[in-house]
Amino acid sequence: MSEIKVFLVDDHKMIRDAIDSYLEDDGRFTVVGQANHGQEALNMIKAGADFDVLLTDIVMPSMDGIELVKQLKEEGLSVKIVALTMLSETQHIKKMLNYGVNGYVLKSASQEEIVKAILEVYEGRNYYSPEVTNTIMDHLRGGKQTKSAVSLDIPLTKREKEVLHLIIKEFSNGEIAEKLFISVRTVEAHKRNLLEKTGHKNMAGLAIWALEKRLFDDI
Amino acid sequence: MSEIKVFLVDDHKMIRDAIDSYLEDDGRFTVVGQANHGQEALNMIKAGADFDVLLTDIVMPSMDGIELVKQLKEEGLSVKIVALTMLSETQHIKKMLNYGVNGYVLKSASQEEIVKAILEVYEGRNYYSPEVTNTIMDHLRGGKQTKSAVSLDIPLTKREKEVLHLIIKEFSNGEIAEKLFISVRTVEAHKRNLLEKTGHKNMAGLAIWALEKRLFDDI
DNA sequence: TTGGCCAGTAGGTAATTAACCTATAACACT
DNA sequence: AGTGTTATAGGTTAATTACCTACTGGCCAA
Repeated sequence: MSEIKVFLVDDHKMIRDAIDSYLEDDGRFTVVGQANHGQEALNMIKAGADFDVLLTDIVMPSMDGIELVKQLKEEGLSVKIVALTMLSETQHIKKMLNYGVNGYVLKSASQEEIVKAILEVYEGRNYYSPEVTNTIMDHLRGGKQTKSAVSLDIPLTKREKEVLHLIIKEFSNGEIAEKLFISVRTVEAHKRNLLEKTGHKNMAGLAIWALEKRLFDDI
Repeated sequence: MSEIKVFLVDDHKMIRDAIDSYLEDDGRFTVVGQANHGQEALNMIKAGADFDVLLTDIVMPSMDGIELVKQLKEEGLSVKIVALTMLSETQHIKKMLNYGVNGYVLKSASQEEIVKAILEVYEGRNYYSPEVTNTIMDHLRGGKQTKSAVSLDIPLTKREKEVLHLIIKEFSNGEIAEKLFISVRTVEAHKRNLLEKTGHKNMAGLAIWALEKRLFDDI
């Protein structure tokens, strides 16, 4: 059984060295290459660097990890990637997932966790730090209330919710009026109040807000 | 150190018995109550059943797990809940998370995994089966292409994407025209083409589609 | 190289929807 | 009895959408 070839990308030499020595000591891994930043990594990989798993930081000077992953995918290289980061925000996680990252580990993770992530990804599975999973699940829960005071939730009336639901289901004002047995003018009034209450400027924004708030079970 | 009091809800006696005996054998748990379905569980809990963690099936006759959890939360009871289910669809997971479930375990999980979930939830953390995490992450990845042929992706032109992006950022046609140095009529044309191409009937539907397709990094 | 196709641009006209403001009945709450 | 909120809806004007048409500049294949 041969060792798993790992390629490290991080702008902090100290971190690279720490991971390097830990992985080499483990015995199951060998670090076949290191790069300071995305550009260097991309060059080395294009020049034919051979490895099994790429372990990369996200925030780096001269091409960040996101750009690196994007470029690698654009080059058509099917590479197994573990993102290593301090960022646990949904935006970054989503972005990396979209670009095809297979593992997402926080820098606060233990060395054991990094090893686990590399092993899982090497085997063709995915690995996410528990914190990452929690971030995502909280997000799914409806935008995580923990963001201090700001989340004054807007209380929509039953009728407003009905109207909003029908808007999102792509019915026209006329159709909504017909369905609810009210005048088109009333539908307009409800829409106006919805935009007013939620502070949005058009139906697109309102729809996305409703989606993120998870106001309706079916969307 | 006292045992963790578990309450089981599942319409299959066999499953309840299996979990019951496994938990009791473990030594760290004691099953203090069992119910056939949601209604029975709700009655027993309202009548004062005392437990630490509620382990409930989702699909059941006479009040399913989702409704049970919803009702419990509406009663203002702060209960630690692990959902036990065969369903691994994003919709169900989202729904349960929204209602405040703390753990989500698939029925295909091992007994060890159920134990782990109960322990984690008892300690105030969350637990999700790896399959559940994967389902969610795949969803976040952009709707999981694996749904066979159907996903004919609509190729939007660069200009159309720009316009769509600005719509979602809630700019009016006039503002979009100004930003892109084109006429309002052209913006209208692009919008028309966007609706036509994607098969939507209004901007709300289009916005949600764009969101689900994850066309833009910032939303 | 000439035709065909598509992206991007934009106008005309009618219908729909949004943006203002106003108004009234029904109900709850004090 | 008075006050507030919800749901209802009209009038007027502005903006957006719905159809239809049309021209330019690439690009690609016959």
